[in-house]
Amino acid sequence: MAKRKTTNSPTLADVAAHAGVSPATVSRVLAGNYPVSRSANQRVMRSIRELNYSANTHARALAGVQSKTIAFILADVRGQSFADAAHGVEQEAARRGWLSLIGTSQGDSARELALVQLMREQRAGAVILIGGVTNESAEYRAKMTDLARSLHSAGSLLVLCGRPPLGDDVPTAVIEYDNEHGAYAMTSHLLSQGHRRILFLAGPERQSTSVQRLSGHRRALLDFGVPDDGTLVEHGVFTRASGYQLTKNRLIAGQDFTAVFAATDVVAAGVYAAAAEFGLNVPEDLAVAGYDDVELAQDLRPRLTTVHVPYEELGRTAAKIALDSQHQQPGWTGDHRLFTTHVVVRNSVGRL
Amino acid sequence: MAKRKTTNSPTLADVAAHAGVSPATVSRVLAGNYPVSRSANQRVMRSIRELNYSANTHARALAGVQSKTIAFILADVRGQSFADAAHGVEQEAARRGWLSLIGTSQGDSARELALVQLMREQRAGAVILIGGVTNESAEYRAKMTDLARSLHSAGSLLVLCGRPPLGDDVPTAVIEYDNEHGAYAMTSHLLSQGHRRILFLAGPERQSTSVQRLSGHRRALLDFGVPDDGTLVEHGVFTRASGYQLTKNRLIAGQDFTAVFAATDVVAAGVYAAAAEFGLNVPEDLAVAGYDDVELAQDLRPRLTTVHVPYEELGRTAAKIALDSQHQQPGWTGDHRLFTTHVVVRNSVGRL
DNA sequence: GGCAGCATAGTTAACGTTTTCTACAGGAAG
DNA sequence: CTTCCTGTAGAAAACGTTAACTATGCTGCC
Repeated sequence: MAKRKTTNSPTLADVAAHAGVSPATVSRVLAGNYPVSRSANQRVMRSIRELNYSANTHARALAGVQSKTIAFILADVRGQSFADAAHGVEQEAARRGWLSLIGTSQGDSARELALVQLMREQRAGAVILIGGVTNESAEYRAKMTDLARSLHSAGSLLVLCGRPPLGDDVPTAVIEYDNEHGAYAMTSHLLSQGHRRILFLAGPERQSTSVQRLSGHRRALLDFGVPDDGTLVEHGVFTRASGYQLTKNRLIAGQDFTAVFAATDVVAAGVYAAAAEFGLNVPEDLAVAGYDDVELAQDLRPRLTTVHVPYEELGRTAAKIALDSQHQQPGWTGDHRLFTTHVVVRNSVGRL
Repeated sequence: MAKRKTTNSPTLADVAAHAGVSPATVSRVLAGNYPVSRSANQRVMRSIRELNYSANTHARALAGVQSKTIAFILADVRGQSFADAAHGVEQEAARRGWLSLIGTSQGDSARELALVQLMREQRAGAVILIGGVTNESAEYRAKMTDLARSLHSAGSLLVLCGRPPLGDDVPTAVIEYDNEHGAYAMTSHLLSQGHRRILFLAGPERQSTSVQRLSGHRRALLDFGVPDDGTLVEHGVFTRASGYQLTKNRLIAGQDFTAVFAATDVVAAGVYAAAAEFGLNVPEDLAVAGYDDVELAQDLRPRLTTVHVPYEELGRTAAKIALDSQHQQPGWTGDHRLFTTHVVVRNSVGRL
């Protein structure tokens, strides 16, 4: 009885039979890690072509080989910044003949864990996590730590990108971009232009990126001796709609501020929309600053003053580190990079 | 001898030993498709929790079960439109407790085939391909047809989204959005506003989406009796930079046109940039129209007149069709949906 | 000429599940 | 008191690879 035989694709055994050799020989031809005679090699190759054979990943993985696949996990593909980073990963992976897969967590940590888990099981060569983490719990950290260890012991690597490290003894690579300093620099810029009442549109309250940017903003206020009672901070999400709504609310309330520092360029786009609705001109009536420097920043009118983050390079570097096998070596202790950010002055902030 | 034991995660056998039952019983508890005594069930569940066990996907797949994973393959994550579609897929998948994975082909058909192949081997529950196809060769079609059949016979499904069907006898679902009519409508709009010399910025010459949009444009010209010698068509890629450069070249050449119809909103953003550089005001000096209606269209100034395509819904629908199991039934002949598009009039096109 | 060593090839045991098939109780029915 | 279910459990055979062992001719050397 043929059992169920859901797929009818030829197996390695089929190829072996067709070529008149043993399965082992076929495997060897494929792997190329063992001497095979010229004639056998040719016959096998011909059979493979004729049968249109392709190896079963699962069987391979089960037998212990790593797949040449790298995974990239982010919250939402719709964000330009992380999409750029994803592209960087993809580039570097392709350059080395690897495939890359993207998974999205929608900001849900359970989903994120499930994805990392899935990738570990798929025997991905590396897993890159990008973006801040929300509401990090002890349980989450523990599970992620386990996964990092498990990944590492399987010859793979977990790379954390733009998020807090898990701990010194956890085998991960960490790549950060400077949220705190970037925000500090931008707020300093706004202050230097004479602005004193700056509305800060943060992201979710307990999201690490948001927390860091807010903290940089506050430190600048403190250093410049500008009072900061927290009433000019608003928490939302990293979308255009959120920026629009938050600004509108404040405007309706008749709140007094001369500048808005949006935690993200897309949020800034929302600010522009709200300002336009109230007949306010940027930058004369209202200064607006963003963060990320995505393509959109150049399409907004006036062009948006923002903080540049090299997302694509970030992604490329993450992939490079992940794919370089130095971390396989016994004495490897972890890798840590910090990408710097800088203010890009355009036309959305005027001198007061 | 313990062989290599690369990963130290607990196996089903470990759980069985811990719970004092046979592996089969553990499997049954997990699958829930066979009667298991109350006590055994409880012990197994407890062991699973205590050992933090999770099943190995590969072994599962090898034993013939499908994974609850859906794959979405596109050319480039950086494009807003397809990112929106990806989000739609993700939403629908998540709603049903499935995970979704995104792969990018970078417009390379070999890479695309490799991804579909990979997903087939991973036993994905469905594979959705979105976006036009470039330079479609007979060999490509043959291979994709094979993959579609193979996917289908494994109880999975290939969904083609916004690309030409493979043929009536190939078991795929096809979802299209109307490129030809959308472009026809937009060009009609431009013509009705008095424009006669319209520069059309197409995508790659042999890319299906580009071809369809161009064809709609041309049909409108024909219907309105406007001469069309092909000199007002320019081929590029779907990026801002391409739109910028192409427009700039024409402007430098002193070409005579009153409107630009960009095959994509981001391309239109590039047109805006070039126009600004030459001191041309949109829409007074130059009318600009786009296609896709992504968020950017509302952030450009003046706001961009464009053709709306319901990308997110497209993605959601694709996932729905893919995950609905009706196509498993014997008499299933294929599914075909067509999403309509419509012109969204904003402020970038003036009456001549 | 016997024998170590080498170049190939084949055998077979993993890898971690699922799923038959078989087995064995205990209770109902005759 | 048999006999036959019925509810549960275990043994074992897949699934398609890889890699560690064996096995077998040869070649070349003492």
